[in-house]
Amino acid sequence: MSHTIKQIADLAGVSKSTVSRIISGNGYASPEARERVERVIAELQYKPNAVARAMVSQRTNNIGVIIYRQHHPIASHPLYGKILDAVILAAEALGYSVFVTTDQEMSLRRADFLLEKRVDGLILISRLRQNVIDYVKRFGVPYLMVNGTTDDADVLQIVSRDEEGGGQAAAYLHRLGHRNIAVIAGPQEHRSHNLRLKGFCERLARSGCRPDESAVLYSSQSTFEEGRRLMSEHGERLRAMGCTALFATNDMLALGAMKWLLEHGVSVPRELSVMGFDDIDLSAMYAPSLTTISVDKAGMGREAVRLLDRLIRQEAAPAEGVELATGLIERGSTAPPGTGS
Amino acid sequence: MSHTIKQIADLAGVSKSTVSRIISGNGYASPEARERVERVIAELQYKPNAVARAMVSQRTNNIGVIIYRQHHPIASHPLYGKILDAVILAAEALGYSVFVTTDQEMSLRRADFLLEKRVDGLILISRLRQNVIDYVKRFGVPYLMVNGTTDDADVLQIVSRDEEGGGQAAAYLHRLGHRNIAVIAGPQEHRSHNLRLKGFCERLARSGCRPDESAVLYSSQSTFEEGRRLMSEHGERLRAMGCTALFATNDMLALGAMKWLLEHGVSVPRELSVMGFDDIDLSAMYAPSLTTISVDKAGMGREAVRLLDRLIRQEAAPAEGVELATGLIERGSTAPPGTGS
DNA sequence: CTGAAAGCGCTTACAG
DNA sequence: CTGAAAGCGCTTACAG
Repeated sequence: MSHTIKQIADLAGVSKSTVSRIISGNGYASPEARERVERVIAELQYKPNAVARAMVSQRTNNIGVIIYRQHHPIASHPLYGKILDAVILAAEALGYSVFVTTDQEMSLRRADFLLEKRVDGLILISRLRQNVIDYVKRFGVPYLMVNGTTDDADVLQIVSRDEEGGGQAAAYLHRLGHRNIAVIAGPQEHRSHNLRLKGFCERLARSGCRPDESAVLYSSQSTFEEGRRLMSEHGERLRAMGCTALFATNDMLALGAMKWLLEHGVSVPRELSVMGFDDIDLSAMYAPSLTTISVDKAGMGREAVRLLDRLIRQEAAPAEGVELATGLIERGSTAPPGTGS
Repeated sequence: MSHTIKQIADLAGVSKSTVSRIISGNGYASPEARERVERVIAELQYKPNAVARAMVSQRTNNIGVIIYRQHHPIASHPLYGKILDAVILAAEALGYSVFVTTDQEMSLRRADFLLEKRVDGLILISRLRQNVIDYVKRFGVPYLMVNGTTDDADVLQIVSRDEEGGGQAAAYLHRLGHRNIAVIAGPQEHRSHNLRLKGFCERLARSGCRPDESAVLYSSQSTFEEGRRLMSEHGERLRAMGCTALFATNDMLALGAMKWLLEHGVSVPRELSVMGFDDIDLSAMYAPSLTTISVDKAGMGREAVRLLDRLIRQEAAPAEGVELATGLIERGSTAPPGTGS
């Protein structure tokens, strides 16, 4: 049902070598031979077998994406899903196909899986344990990490300027006039949550407005449900403390918190301004829409592919990773304290 | 850097054939040979080259997923992303890796891409034009369609019982006491939107409550923005007509509509109940949360893989596709007419 | 400009 | 129980 180069050669009356040269475009071929071969190829809808090609060229033109997720979702994650979208598009533009997999246990199984397939390179999304990194490293397959957390200086990383973004959030809320700001801080072992909090607090301190430690809610999770739970537990207290604004280190936490507030008759932003970080789709859709700091998800995916491709082609390897800019997205969930919206 | 079976054989003092037999597990080998070979493999962390294996076995153990999307998002789509998640998990459990790609132009390019890679099978998500289907068909690669639209009887399809689901929505709203219901009907050329509307209207008619044609808003899109736009255009008129409930053929349209309502001081559900279809994550998170008809996204992904695997293995091919049940998810956006919530 | 040969890393009969 | 040989579908020097 699938044809081989041998069949094309026979039908066109030339050798396999000639067909191969014509297909690959390198090497000479007479116009007549070329024409005959091309006609046969078109007639039979011949497609060269990529597996055979990979076998000899030692290049598969495939890349693998491993997303770490302890729980669902994987591809449909509001942030990683967007990065993945961009990776797919950028990869295909360069002629790569992309395998996507998840590593729920942060184990080596998934890496193995793709390494056997001989991918040309690997994109690791989110945090992965050092042993996984070491494992991949030993294989000699080019790889890099997107939005991850690692101290390993060897690892090429694509990240956001999270600290700067945290600062932008603080500056914005301060500019609006907020002086008593509550914070929901997601898992501090994550690079991004950690830096966002740091940038936020430092910027606030520079404004002479040191954040009250009792108004900072730390959490080991970063989900919508967690944001909601934290508010149900601390919401009343924070309001009693006179907080006029709430900043969360990601949109999901902010949205969960906002839902609780709305359901309990707290008007956002009139009584309390709420702000997140990431600019996931949901944030623009919510009512009120969520003010946030945007992360360049598409840029991360594109940069990851661009760098990985260079590593694969062994071009002047960019020893440096990439830091992408963040930006303030002003929406309906924030306003000056004590005003209508 | 990667070892070959030859190297293992030399180091273990046996032939390639013996190593191969030991790895694959079929064929005999003496305990001593087995032990020596296994030690060398462990030491060198040898992984058989899947490309070479695919070459001889004519099986890649890869499947391809093609998602049609005219615009972004692809993997991060609230519905297709979930299906994709389930596909990836189910596929890996059966030993397949999955390529994911998108076909923005509904053209043949993407199919080509994967067909060259010699995937063992193909999962087509969403609608794809007949010419793409015909093309794939000619290749002899097993394939099936998830949540798609086609009249082609050859195509194995995995879908929801959308008509039944539409009926469930109608029955529910009628049971609450609503008699004057507005509808937002997404693109009718899509099987699902079409059947959802049909099921809804027929069930309502059976209750002796025929829907008013002027209260049915047809749209060629199914996005959040479109739902919002439709409300901004027709919201006042519908309320003037005395509508007490609104049903949309998917959650995105419903949510967009609801946002406009909330922003314009219409209380949901007190003044107007709103209901969608799909049960995307966002629906549970919204404030108020959206009552909807759930679609078994995970089930679709799992069934797709299960059936495709059977096609690939040429087992008793299930000539029939699969229809998955829908279910009512009652949330905060609906209530009896004229009541508080 | 073109073809024969070797080889990519495996597996699978086939002899021994 | 084990090894030599052929072959999966290509590409790449190397002769001619």
